[in-house]
Amino acid sequence: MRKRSRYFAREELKKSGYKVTPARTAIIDLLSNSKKHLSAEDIFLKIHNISPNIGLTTVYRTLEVLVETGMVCKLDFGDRRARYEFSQGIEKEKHHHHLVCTNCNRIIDYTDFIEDEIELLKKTEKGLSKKYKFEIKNHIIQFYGLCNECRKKII
Amino acid sequence: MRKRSRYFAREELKKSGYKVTPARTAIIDLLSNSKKHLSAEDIFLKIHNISPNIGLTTVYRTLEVLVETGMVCKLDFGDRRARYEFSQGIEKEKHHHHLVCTNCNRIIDYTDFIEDEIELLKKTEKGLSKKYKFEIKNHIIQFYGLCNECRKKII
DNA sequence: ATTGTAAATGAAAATCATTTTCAATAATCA
DNA sequence: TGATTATTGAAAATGATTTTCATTTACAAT
Repeated sequence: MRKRSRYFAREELKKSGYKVTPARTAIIDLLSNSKKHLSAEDIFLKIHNISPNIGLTTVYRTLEVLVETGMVCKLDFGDRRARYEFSQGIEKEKHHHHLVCTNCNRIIDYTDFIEDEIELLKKTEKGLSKKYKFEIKNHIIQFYGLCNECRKKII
Repeated sequence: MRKRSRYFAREELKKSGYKVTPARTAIIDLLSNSKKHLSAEDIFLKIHNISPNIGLTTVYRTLEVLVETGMVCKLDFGDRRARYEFSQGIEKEKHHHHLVCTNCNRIIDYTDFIEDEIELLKKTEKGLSKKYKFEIKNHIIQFYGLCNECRKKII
């Protein structure tokens, strides 16, 4: 499983003219095994335990490359720190959207209602591409509000 | 028209226990007359022409307050600089979503397909609130990709 | 109107995620 | 096995946003 995504990633990098390096492999491995939305620093720290010679700068640069090839999604939850996760469809990742608590910054992934959402999105995407001659590559749907705990606390 | 939104804003501020100050009034006036998604600095500069004594810090603080009361939406288009716009429904603002060009950062507002989107969103929101006991206050839908010009340029 | 008090403000400094610079190193291809 | 070019790490720079702190102001109570 890990090997498969690693192989996939190698090919994907080469296809885009990038070199396959230890840093890139390590970050791909980490992300492909992680369920969460990790920040660049999260990734740096985890990698650091295994390969202390990979710097934070390289993590940023690698993430940029991975986003560019479409292997990784860059997410923004409103705190000013980007999060990264493996794109849907690379493994058997389920497509999901996010609920973001504006108080505690907790993120809930949901897959409920996704089918309807996807269907609508496809339709919308098609219409928009045509009307605005826009080549749509990605979308974001996020709901912001208060999670159960924070709702109680704040009252 | 301007007076109406100013009056509305006064009440809204008081209701939340905030004081009505010149800086707040000025920023509300500006945003309520502006169609665009302005950054804090954009707002600061425009206001500065009229009231040179209002500082950038105050602009940031005021925007925070306005977002908190729900009068203003804070938007994130992926460059690392927040944009602000008057919330739908305060005036006769049309609800819209955004197309973001990842190359030139151009933003296109679209209202097409909005009815269907809104309907689906309402349904989804209801379902999610119930399942996750989440109090949803806001949502974001954005499509990322290449605008017509950039599509041609990059090839 | 006047005043007391907490909230709001401006300027300057601090923060902190992300980028840039630059010299050194490593991945690929002939 | 080199040659060539991309990649890298460390340190410095950047730049939007926040914090600090002393001063001013809005407004409720007098």
